[in-house]
Amino acid sequence: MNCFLSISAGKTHIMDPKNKMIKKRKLETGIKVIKIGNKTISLEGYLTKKTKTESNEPLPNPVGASAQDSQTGQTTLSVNLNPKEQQNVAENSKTRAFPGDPAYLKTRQGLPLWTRQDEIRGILQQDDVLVLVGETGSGKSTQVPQFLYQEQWCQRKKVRIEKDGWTEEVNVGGMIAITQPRRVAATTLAHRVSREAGTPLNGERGVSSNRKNATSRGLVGYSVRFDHRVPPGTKIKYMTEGMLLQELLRDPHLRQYSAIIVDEIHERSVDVDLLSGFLKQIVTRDKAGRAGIPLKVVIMSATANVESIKQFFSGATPDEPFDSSTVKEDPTSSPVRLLQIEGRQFPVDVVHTLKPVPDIQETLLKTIFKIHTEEPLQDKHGRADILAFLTGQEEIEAAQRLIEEYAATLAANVPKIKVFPLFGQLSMEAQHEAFQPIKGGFTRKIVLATNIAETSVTVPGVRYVVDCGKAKVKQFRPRLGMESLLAKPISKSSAIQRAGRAGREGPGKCFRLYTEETYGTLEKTDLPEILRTDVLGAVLTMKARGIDDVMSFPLMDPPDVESVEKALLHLHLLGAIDDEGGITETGRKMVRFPVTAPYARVLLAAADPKFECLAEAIDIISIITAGEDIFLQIQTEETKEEVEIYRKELYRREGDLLTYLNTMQLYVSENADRVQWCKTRKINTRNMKQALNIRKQLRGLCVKQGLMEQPPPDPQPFSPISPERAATILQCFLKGFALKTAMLAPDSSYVTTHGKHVVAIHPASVLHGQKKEAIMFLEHVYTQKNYAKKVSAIQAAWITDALEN
DNA sequence: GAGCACTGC
Repeated sequence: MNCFLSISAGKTHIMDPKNKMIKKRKLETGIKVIKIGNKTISLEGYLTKKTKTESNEPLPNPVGASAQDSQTGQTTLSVNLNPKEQQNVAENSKTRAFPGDPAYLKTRQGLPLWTRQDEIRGILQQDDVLVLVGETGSGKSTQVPQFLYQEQWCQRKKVRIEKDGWTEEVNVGGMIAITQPRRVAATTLAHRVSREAGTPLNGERGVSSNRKNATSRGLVGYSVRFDHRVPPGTKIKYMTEGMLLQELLRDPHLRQYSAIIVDEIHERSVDVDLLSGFLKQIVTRDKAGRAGIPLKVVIMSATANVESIKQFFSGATPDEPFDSSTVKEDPTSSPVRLLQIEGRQFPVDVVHTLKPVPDIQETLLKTIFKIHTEEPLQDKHGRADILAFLTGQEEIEAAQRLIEEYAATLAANVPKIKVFPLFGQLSMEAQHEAFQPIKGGFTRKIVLATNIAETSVTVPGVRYVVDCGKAKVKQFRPRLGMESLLAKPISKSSAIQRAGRAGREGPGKCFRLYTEETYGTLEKTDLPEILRTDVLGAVLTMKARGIDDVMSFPLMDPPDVESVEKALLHLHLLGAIDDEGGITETGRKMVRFPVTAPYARVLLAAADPKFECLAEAIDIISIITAGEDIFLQIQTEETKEEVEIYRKELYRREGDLLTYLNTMQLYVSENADRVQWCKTRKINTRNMKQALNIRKQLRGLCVKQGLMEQPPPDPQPFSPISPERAATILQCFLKGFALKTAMLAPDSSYVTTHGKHVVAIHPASVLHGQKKEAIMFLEHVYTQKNYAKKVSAIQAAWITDALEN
């Protein structure tokens, strides 16, 4: 089939020979129908609010009465036990008391939270939801679960639940989950608490926790991707937010748990927002599935700005979707209690500039040297190093050069300076250097960091913070189907957080490179991620967990209707939802993969006999989802030439995807020294290892779902992919990315088939500077320009093929 | 010729 690009009157359309336009017709107001190619999709089923009341209103939950389960549609019978029975089950599963390690007791008793434990217990004995504000250092993440696990309501109870005419005996409760936004936080907190409690944390590594070689009982466990340690008898389980969201897929009522503690909610990840919605549903109306046994929810935030969160959990339900101004109190729900705990921060003096700063770099330099020459190198609290928050790598490297140049001119009696850059793309070793105490005694450490130092890592020894007032933020533009990455002013909350980094070890100072007036104009909080990213994944997550009417799912900050519509259309195009908006079998298979929807679609297509390239698709997707680009940038021209000799062997003329595949296949065929292999090619070892983990996980999932045979173990001899096979693989990827394509225009620019934007191939792509008939790109980001990333050369005809099924 | 930060049975 031939395609051609017609450009007329400033408009470009791809046409197929039958002259059918491959273009989404604009949604006409009033008519809830959308056309893609020759397909007409009714939006009626999922864009309009359901008239059925059960999905919107709280369920009455009388004892022993059957009720329609709003999430699963199953009819359940809640069985409430009489007091005697209740006592029996409690006796059966009585928790063994862990005395706690006395070595840690004194430290624990010194925490601001220690004296409030009875209050916390008292509140949760009465009510189900507690919002706890505790600043950094209050000890909330480690102490709250230890205060609660021996509570009566935290015992596991054996109950009978009637489902589809069957009486099922199930256990409800017994564990407390504490969610964390990051894996490291979950694992380190679990280790810390297990030490405090004096119980081992040596449950099994791996997915299953009930294999034969079960180890000794323990109180504390954790569960993050690729790493699960849940000893038998675990009562306190630290886990990532995504992990609990996964568990919700299997168990919509979270029956394993007596309580969920949501930590660091102020970071407002998409996962925590979704989780909050599900928790609200369970708390306010979904107790039938738990046989009436309540789920306690503790929401923990480091910032005081929790009024909206409190209101959200108080059972207030929006009258109309997306209109939070018309909330009304739900009289059936229990009240939400609020508790504020003071932190253990030292005071931080905040200094603003008197006038707006025209040149950030110059003012940064001046400020740093003013601190360096006027403030002591150390005091009784310890070192007094400087942490500066900048927007990105480029800015950091420029500042480093300036500071080092100027430092060389300093007099001999002034302390020396050592600058450490700190950003995500740095190698592990380079990041680690920024955390080490300085070696020379007469030297001050200056760390130049991105936002990474605001939440993800803590730099020790910092007493001075310099804050440029900006951060790079990724924002998705649903109308353009692309995202942008630009430096934007930070929020007040973020500015306070940055300043706080100066007061961890002693009284500190924060120098803001903006005026107090500018500070006043900053937004109170950052825009939550769900309002900044493509909600495709969020919508699929909801659909897979039984939410038919995604518009009225409770969210603290609902995305606008247009974003949700776009996501629904996109899901429909991927085959994840049907014309009525219901999740399809394909959609259900897709959510089982720990990758975004388009990649999941590619995996399913790859398993199709038509393509049969699942092993290859997994290799590519593993590398892409492992993190940033595996190819590290090369600093000097000299090393670049050297490295390029080795990299040449990896590059494929078909583009980045085949280059990734080639790299993975050569990497796993390498038998001698994989670390050295990466080093000579300047490949990010950490990401390659992560890619191998993901590859193993995806292969395992695919084998389990019968999509592929058990692949042979590594290392396998390398044999390059044939051009024909390469074409098949790329056509398979088009099943997930048909809309992310562009055609070469007569003026040598690339014009997207969807949206008609001019895109440039990103310099990091192996196809940069090349002209191909058509390209597919997996990412589309506006920074300096409209960039297409992860680019492959394709034939235009493949695009229509992919759209036609 | 360019790269905020996280995450997933």
